[in-house]
Amino acid sequence: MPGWPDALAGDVPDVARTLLGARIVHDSPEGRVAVRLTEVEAYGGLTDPASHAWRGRTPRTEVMFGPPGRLYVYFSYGMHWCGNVVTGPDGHASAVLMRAGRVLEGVDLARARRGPRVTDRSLARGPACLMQALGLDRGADGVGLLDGGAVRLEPGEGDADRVDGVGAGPRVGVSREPDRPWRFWLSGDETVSSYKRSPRAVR
DNA sequence: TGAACGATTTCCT
DNA sequence: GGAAATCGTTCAA
Repeated sequence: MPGWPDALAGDVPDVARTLLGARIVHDSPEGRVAVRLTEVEAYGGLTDPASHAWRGRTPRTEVMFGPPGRLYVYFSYGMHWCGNVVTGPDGHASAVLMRAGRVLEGVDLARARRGPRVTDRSLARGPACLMQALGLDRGADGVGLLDGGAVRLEPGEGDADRVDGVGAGPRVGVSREPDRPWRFWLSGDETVSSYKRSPRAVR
């Protein structure tokens, strides 16, 4: 049984499941926000048509081709930032999208960033919401998550009893191979986002 | 150099 | 359930 953080080097779907329950933490001058991951998606590099890295190495996807344990941040729909944990061996270009989580620390700060009318369960519900709650954007692209820095990924602990099981299904919003079941979530958790199929899905 | 396209969110009906 | 907001990335010419 591989230990943390060696678990990041395995096959992407396995790594994605492993990351459920882990904590993503950001210490900023404003304070700390810590989020427990409840929903993730695997993206498999060169063999996955839905992955940004599928068409090969570009300036944007450079980080994905590097060593595991770094953060890959991309800009979405002209207004949102989403974050992935780079996984797999160096050069493999696989990553796990952090889709949703529960805010464990810094609820007030997260709400200040997200808006006063956002409910607790929705603070980090959705990939762009999660990044906004953490206060992360393009400036965090490429940062190491395992070096004890301001942005860190930590193994989950002490809450295994709260897990009912892991659900799996198709990824949200992808148009290529829309049925590949590489989305994983903690069953029954209210912070998991709702599924939406891409209107342009082709198969 | 130009244009289509999103790994989305929010607000309206 | 549906549409608008908004711009970097990518591919075609």
